[in-house]
Amino acid sequence: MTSVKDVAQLAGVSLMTVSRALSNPEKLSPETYQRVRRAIDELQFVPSMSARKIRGDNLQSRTIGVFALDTATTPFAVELLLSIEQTAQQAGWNVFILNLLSNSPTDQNIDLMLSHRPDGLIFSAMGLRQVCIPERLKSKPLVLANCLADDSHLASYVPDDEMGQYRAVHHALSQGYRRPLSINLPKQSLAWGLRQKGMQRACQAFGLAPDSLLKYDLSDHDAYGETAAILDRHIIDGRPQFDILICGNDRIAFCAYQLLLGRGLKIPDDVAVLGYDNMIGIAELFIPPLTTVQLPYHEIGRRAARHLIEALDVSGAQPVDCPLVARTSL
Amino acid sequence: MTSVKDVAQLAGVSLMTVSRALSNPEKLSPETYQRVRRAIDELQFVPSMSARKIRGDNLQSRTIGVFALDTATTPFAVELLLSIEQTAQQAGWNVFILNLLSNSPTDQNIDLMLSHRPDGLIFSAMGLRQVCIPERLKSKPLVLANCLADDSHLASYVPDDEMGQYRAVHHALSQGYRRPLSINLPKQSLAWGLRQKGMQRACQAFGLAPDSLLKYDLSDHDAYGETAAILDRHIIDGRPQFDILICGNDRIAFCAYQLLLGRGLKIPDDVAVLGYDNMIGIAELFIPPLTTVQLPYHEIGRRAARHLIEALDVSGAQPVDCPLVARTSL
DNA sequence: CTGTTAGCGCGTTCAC
DNA sequence: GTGAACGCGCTAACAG
Repeated sequence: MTSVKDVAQLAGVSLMTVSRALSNPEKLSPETYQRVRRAIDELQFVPSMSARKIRGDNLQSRTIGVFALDTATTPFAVELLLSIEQTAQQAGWNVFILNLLSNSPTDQNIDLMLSHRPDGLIFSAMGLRQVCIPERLKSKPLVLANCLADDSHLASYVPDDEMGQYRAVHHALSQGYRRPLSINLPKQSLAWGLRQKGMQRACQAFGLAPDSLLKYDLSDHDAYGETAAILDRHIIDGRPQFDILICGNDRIAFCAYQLLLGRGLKIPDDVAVLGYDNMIGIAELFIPPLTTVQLPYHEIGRRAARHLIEALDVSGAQPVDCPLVARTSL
Repeated sequence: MTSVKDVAQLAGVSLMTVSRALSNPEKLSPETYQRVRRAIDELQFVPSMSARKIRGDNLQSRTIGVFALDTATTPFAVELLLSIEQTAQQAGWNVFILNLLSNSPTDQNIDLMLSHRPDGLIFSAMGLRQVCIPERLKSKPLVLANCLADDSHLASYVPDDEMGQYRAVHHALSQGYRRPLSINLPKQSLAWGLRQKGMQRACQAFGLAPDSLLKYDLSDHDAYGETAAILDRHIIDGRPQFDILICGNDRIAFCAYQLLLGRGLKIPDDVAVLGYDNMIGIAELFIPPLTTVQLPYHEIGRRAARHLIEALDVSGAQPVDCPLVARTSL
């Protein structure tokens, strides 16, 4: 590759003049600058990141290191990574993403990450998981995106599931629905309690007795097959005992749609359906399109990145609003 | 960060001894090596990528640069990126991924990429798109993954859609289905012709007249709404004129399932459904689970990466097999 | 077996 | 307004 040296030679100036042309053009005489500029353009010179980083010249070459968990299994979350990348780029920061296959980074993963000398670290996971941060990493600025850790005072940007669920159920009840059936995420998932609380708070606001609610949880992360049995238990003689189905995520809603439609029920006339996640490129394809709650991946990524860039001094879980996406399934 | 210098000091040796301890331990006396090792462990020293790259010390620090298009809109394709990353890691290469929002990289994108001094470039896109490669990039080894370019002699690893569709339809017809209705991708998509050809070849093998086939195309990339009208045109008095629905992708199948079920039809008894893509985390949730053709993202990523790592001398489109994923929708 | 020197590409510091 | 020298972290080549 071409380096400052080549440019300097072509322009007939010293290395420093080229360097200045890149960072402090105003310190050069206009004509010298032009000459250097032309040489730069002709050689298509781009300064080397590595050389800049090596000097600790941190103004031009800071980088955010991202440990990404679950990207393979929950691909919708690329949005989080994209958002981090965009935010970083705007601030002139670089991003190095390392996808993790296991739950917690291996020593090899950590070495690779540290070899890039990141100025800050983001730990991201899907499904709001509890992750384990190795000691070696705690010396660097570190934020969590869409996950939590044992060390609860670490800054963590997470979806405000309580509020998201509250708002959505409140919206549903205000439409007149009164007999909800809820199929929540597995109990061990971090979101479970928040969703539960949000739903109950909304129900109370409408005077629904908490113990009158039909509530179920999936037994495991991918036990979507259980949806059928739950629904059938509450569809008697083809008539559902519930007027709205509150799903722990859009996947459950997808299963439910097929089951309900297959049993001759109309959505939302016979049964309304509420999702959670707003799976990109999927939620719109439901017929009718799914009303759901959006997981704010973009905003989470943006805030996690800004946290590092601006060296914010916040700690603990930072709830990020989950907007309701009102379509026509209720 | 700690550097060789710190390690050398702590171990009471010279810089070179540390360096050797890292790359050629056998050249050191066992005791010296142990002493250095202990210092390395104690300081948790990891050599800096940047410093290695800067030297052109290419054996320890080669990197693949990836321009990723469409990652945001077709998130399932993360698999391709993961596969590149894994393959690279196994060979000791690094990966720098740059997500593109526009169709072709901006000058700024290119500068950023080149500033990382990649030793090879991968261009990846979703939906088998035709991409445009800027001149500035053609000086480096370059492969296309899941896309094609004007310059048709560029090595491009792409799904073998013709064979994939042929095998799937052949499988369907061998099950006894005889009246297919096909809803293909939009005509302008590169895969359209291949899928068409594969389907017709399979039909011919079973003696089905090509013009007896019920064939439709979506008018645009996201015109999934058209599925309903197409199906209704061929469901007369609640009875479908087709016994198998061949969908251009799983999303079309997703819509079709809801429409068919909503009209009281059983899958696969009344109508069988065949998808294409095998959307991760979704195709399994169809009820019944969707038989579909797998887009070989993993293999494409692996081969594209190996192409650069091994400096393969192939050119032109390299079809990668699309295996049939037989579930129970037919 | 171990240390010294030199240089990769860049920018800061200090001369001119 | 411009340039020479130095150092960032690392290793190949050469000395000892």
